Amino acid sequence: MSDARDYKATLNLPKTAFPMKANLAQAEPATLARWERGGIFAAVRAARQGAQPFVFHDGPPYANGDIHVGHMLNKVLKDMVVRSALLEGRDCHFIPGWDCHGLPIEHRVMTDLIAAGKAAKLDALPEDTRRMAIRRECAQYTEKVIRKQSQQMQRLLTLADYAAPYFTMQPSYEAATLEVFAGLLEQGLVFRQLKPVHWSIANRTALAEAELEYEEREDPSVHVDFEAVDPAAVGAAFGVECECTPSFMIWTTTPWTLPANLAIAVHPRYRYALVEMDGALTVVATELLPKVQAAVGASDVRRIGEADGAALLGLQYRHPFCAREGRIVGADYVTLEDGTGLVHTAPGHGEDDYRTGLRESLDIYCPVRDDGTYDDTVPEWLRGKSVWDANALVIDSLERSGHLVKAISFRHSYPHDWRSHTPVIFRATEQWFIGVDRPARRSGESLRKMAIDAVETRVEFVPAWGRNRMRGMLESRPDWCISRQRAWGLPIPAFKLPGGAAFLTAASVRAVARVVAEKGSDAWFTLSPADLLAGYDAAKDPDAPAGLDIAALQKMHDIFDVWFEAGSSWHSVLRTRGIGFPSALYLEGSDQHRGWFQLSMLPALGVTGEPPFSALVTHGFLVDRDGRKMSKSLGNALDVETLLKDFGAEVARWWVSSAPYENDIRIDTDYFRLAGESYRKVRNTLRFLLSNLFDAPAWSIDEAHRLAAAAPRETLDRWLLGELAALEADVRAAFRGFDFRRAHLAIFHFCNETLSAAYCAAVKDRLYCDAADSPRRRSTQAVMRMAVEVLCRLLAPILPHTAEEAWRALHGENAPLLFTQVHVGIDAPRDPRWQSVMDACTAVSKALEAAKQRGIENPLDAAAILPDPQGVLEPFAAELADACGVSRVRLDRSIAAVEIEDLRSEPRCERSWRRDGTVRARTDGGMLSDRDARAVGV
RNA sequence: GCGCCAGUAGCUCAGCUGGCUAGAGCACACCCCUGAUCAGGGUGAGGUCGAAGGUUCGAGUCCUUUCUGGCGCACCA
Repeated sequence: MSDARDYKATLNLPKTAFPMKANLAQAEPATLARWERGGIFAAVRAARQGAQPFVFHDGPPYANGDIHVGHMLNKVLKDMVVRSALLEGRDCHFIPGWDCHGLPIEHRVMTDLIAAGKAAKLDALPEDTRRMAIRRECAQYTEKVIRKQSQQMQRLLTLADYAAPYFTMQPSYEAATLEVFAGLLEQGLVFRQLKPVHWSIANRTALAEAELEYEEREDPSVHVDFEAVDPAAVGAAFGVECECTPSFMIWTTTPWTLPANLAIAVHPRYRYALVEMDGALTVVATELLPKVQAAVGASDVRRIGEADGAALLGLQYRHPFCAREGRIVGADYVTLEDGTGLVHTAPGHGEDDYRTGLRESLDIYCPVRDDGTYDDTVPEWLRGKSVWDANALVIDSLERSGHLVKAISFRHSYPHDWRSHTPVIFRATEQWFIGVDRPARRSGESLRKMAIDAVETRVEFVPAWGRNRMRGMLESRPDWCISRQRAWGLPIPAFKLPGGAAFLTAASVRAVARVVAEKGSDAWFTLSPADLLAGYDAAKDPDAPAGLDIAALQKMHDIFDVWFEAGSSWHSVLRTRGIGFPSALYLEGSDQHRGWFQLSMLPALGVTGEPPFSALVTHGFLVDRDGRKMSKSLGNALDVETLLKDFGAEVARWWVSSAPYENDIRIDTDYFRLAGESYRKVRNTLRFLLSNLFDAPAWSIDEAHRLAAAAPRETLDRWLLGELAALEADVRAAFRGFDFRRAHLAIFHFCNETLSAAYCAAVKDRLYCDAADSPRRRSTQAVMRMAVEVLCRLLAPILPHTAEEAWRALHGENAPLLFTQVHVGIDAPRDPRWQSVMDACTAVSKALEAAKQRGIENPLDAAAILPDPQGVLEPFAAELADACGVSRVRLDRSIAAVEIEDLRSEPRCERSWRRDGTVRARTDGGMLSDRDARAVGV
């Protein structure tokens, strides 16, 4: 009967099974298992049967190694797209894919084979058998990696058709890729041409960049004078008279490529000087003159004239030892770092030279055979000689003919074959290309033009600068070399005719595609040309060569660039599986502007005339906290598995959603700790809502909505409903615009400020102290119920596990899957008058802070007197004390600032701890306010 | 070297077409609550807006240069 009377038992205190601690590392796998048991993807799709499809296509990651944080970022962003589309009621059949072929896997497998001592045995096998053996190893390895990566991606709680993914090595996929190729052939966009590649003389094969090792090597470095054909023309270019024949001086470290010299490149914007150097008239870049003078040891140098590189274009020179003339061409890759500013150009022996050669219509001339010796087109004294022996011979010849200015020995790093450790050369070989400037038969437009048009008018870019970037890349991109000389890939189904020419037509490719669809691309290695072309009828093929004899054909051995396979996925997956075309968007790292985006667009435009996507969303790269790129060697790479173990996928996803993905993103375990904190805040807010619904009636969502909306406009409940509606609209719009960060911030702000700091704090008193079934308390519960319903859905794309956990806490273990639901769609206007109430609350907080000086430390020991000159607050009078957290509030039209009244001398309700002025002794002996007395029935 | 992007409080970021003392959140400090409690609330202190020029009545916001970092491309003849 004393003041120690315990009213706690009479309060409606919150109860919930939704735990405060998420324990994500353990709870997530359980959720995954439950999803798997319930066949979540099939269930969700069934719920969306007949709904408007949302076509979204996964770019295939390369099937090598474990997933890294970059995969995590990409896959989680995609998952937020998939899940938010589902919540909008769209049917999204998202198929995860993997890029399976290619050198890194072959390289990896070969390394293992060599380590296992099997390489020599392999080399002894016949060609097709050897390739098949390698391919079998590669396929096994790739399958293993895919299984592992698939698990890792699912562990990120991503939702996709993991039961039926696509692999670029699936027979159906391979066949569809060949169909795309056939389509391009039909459009006249495929051709075969010489192109320089890294060539291993020891292994007589082309090598890719990854197969090169750079080693130190000593090479001769020579300065050579090339005599001008027309001294007068040179003189004119420099505005002087030439008394003797001027030369153009070049510098090279590969004298053996000089027999293939067809041009000299200058930079049109650089200045070039005509100089008299130790008696000889020669041209070098003005800026390099001192360097050249030092390099060749010239003692007497006199400048005769000067001109722009542009003025030299078209001038001709005599090759020093081959019977032909070359000309000066322009090239912007010419630098003033070393050399003479005039670059020896051999289109058959260098990438740049090659491109210049194409532009200038030069021969892609390569007099070097696959064994590294010269053919018969070179001067007699070089024929049959190895290029390495040729260096000395060439220098000797130049010396004797007086063209050599200076020869020295030069140490530099030079590419070597990673297997034989012998130096490689650049050598032009025949390759297959997709031409970007050839007219497509359909429209007469080139791929380049179609692509630039598409980028400019038909594709949305997020962020917008991607458009410029991609346009720039398209404007300058060369023809696409699609052939590779490897084993692990999709064969280019070309045959060699007896005369040596290639046989490859749309119809022949389709015939092979039918075989591949059934037997996979291994068929190319195991079947004869006749079997491969069993379904081919030359009589019906307008492109068939005359007198084709299938029995005389030989298979060729190039495989496709893996980008061609990945770049065909819009057909191999979207069209072949009936998902829809084009995709609403592709979402990848910004490096894919040159990669998958561009290399998907070119085949799609070629075959269909349409770009394969309507929008491109790109994200930046993850860098460490100092902005440096992640790399194993720097030791700053974060490990996905460790992150998941320490923080859980949900915290990782919460962090991803907060990242400004359009730029590079700094990542660090500290940021995950931070994300964990804010995740906890959201979780606890949800928990508070759920825990106060423990005794709420089992309203349907519509009933709860009606009840909440029925409260007077001046109640906190209506305020919250308006905020909730605004949040829902804002977050949904953010998801639609792929602005996950905005969604994240809006949700967090709502949980942290609107709910936790404002609403929950304000309504605690009525929830706990009002009679359990009082209309005021039920109204609040109805609003809270709506808040949980809405928040579960808004959070679901970001935090699928937590959202569903809350959803199940609300609806029970047998609740339908959250992802079969759609957004609630609350329609409640925001009442601008609330702003004044919120401002008043802030003012009260500040005034209370000051009142602590007077000893008023607990807000419930205070009354607030609020200035209300316009009477704006008047209608809200009944809610102000709760909103401000004080015992009571009085309005005064005549004061200018908030005043705090000390209530410590007034009696305090033993149940609600408030001093609201109605507190007095009751029949049970306790000191209670009117409301509390009624609630306990005394 | 070329193209694109970014550089705002200790950290992560807002600041639209230039205009009131540059805003959040987290972290930090101090305080309240102890009936959301391995929770909750309040108040506060933090910034030469990468640097240097320039345009303008006025620039974080426009222009130029420069530094740092990222992506892509090229180069190593």
